[in-house]
Amino acid sequence: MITMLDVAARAGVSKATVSRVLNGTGQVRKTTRDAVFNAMKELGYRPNFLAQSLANNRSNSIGLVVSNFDGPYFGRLLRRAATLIEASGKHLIVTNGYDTPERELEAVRLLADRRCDAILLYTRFMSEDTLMTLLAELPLMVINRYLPRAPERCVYFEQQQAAFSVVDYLIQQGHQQVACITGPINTPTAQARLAGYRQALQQQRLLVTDAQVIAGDNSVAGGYLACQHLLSRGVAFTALFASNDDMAIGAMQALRQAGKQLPEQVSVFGFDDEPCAAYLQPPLSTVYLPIDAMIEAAIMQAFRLIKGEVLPPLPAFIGELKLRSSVAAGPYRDNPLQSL
Amino acid sequence: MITMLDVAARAGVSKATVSRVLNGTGQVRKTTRDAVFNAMKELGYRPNFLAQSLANNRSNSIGLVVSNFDGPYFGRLLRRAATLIEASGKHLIVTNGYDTPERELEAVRLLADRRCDAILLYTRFMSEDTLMTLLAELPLMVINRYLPRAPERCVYFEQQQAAFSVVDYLIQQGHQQVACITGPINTPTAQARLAGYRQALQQQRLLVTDAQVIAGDNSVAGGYLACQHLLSRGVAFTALFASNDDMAIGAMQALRQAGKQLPEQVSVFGFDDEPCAAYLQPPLSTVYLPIDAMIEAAIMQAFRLIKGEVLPPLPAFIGELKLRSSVAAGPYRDNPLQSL
DNA sequence: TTGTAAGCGTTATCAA
DNA sequence: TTGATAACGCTTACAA
Repeated sequence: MITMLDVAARAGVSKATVSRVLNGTGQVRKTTRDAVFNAMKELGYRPNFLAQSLANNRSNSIGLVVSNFDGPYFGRLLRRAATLIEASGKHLIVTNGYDTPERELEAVRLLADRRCDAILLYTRFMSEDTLMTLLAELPLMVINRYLPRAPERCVYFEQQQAAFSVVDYLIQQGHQQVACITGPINTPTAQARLAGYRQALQQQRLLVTDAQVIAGDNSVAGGYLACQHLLSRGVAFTALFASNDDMAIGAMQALRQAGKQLPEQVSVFGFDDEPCAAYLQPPLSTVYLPIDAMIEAAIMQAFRLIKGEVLPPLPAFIGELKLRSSVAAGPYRDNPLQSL
Repeated sequence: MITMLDVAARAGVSKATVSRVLNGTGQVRKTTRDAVFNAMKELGYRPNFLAQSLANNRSNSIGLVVSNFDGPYFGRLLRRAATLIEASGKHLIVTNGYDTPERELEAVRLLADRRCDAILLYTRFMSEDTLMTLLAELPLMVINRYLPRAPERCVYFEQQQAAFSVVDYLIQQGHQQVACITGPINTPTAQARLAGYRQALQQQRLLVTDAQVIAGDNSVAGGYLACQHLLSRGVAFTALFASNDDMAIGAMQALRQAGKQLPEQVSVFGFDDEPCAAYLQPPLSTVYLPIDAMIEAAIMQAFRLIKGEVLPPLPAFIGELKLRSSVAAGPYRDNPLQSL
């Protein structure tokens, strides 16, 4: 391995000078700088990243923890994060938090151990207390969670609000019997979406029975099975709100197989606006989440954190309803309850 | 920061002993070992990962380069890789190769600089020569490419063979006019799938006109547009082979909008077996690729590479046709050309 | 403008 | 069984 010492010898200077040239620090005469660059090139020198990081106690990289590389939109999130971070001259390294609070914590430690300049943590399961502790000791931004005690350190979507809007819209369209397939109920996202569903119905004094709600696992197959269960329970519904598009896709197939006309007999609403949603038959109404904007805000805030700047408050990120033909007018179309 | 020296002082030993305890190397009297462990716990000591890696010249982690976090199956690939690697006691770190050969190379260097024990490289654009050079100097496994000069260092799917099987199957079902929407034609995957399509038609002496083939971009929207173009060209086809499921989904919508009955008037075949494929209307015939098996083989081979073991030849990974009702019998159903 | 030398926090060799 | 001490390859005062 070619070290700085080799370069120094070749260029006839000391290590210190090579270091200065490498980092552009201090004053170096042009001729010696050229000599050093030449020596580097001739020897094919590559700085030892670990030694640099050890000496600096920084690694010029941003760490990102994701939840088991699944979830509806982590692809978009990773792509966007990578581009933004690379453009800033830093490197992105990604690691897995799997699906338990312990392993999420391990993942954060892994990145902290590598002296990431900042860490972006998409967390599902970590407790608020643990998060607050981490925030106090690490340059960390939390994604997908709202921490009332540290609002400037987290970005998240107004999931409940969006789900509320969905169901309220269905009610306006004349639906009063709205079923719901939730995501895994131990995740904050699924809970918030379910809460929005409940809120909308309760606000109109419509009954929410347990039979109308069933838990899915966010997968297409899970949505299919959940919908079959729902149907076999014999609960009547003219509209179905699925907590994500994948489950909506599975549910639509189950409905078709049960002989339901879509959307005439059952309207369906999804969540996440997956790329295929608009191309399904019928095109699926859903909620678009501004992932790019959210992750961008998180990264910008992380950079401020690194620089020690004061942290401005973050905007709220709200979903946008994409209305497509999977929703038809319901039986109360001529006399719908009005939005409050 | 608590260092080894602090622990040593607290336990009344030297840092050499602390290091021995930490790594389980050498002989340490049980009482002193306990004392050291206690000191570590009391001080909340965490070893400095960078210092360890620098001293060891290894980092106990496996690096993975992916292509811009997209492509049909990188989610499954990442999830599986993470699980396997974590189970082996190592850590996975992921980085982005974006979509150019230069940046793929940079990504590899990034991981090599961090002294990853091994690197898994999913590459689309790097030249074979560059790959061979890298293989010679790094503990690297190549994913998604076949290198005749280093077959034991790469895992890949028999994409052409699978595409051939698809189109041959369509012919057996009585189709003779088969159109094709390809992926981005500069990627090896799209090329191989297109080659399989051509091969099947040519083997039956069926005409492959340029008009039957159109390039897509692997997206749903791209498949939709490509199919519209295909239709506007006025080429007749009774079956459509899309190079991936996403494009097939878009194409199906374009076909429906053009008034085609699916599958009666046009049969559609996709590729990748996305989770939703079986739940579309009509359920989409497609090709399942054993991603888990492939990445597992790559990782096992990487571990052998690390240990310096001899590398056994790797099995071929072949796709499996998932026949669903998006394919109907074609006009030559009573007298199809037979499979060769 | 450049060089010397002391860190950074480990590991590992060699004596004791 | 332990402890000094020299690496590992870099950065950065401090001197020159």
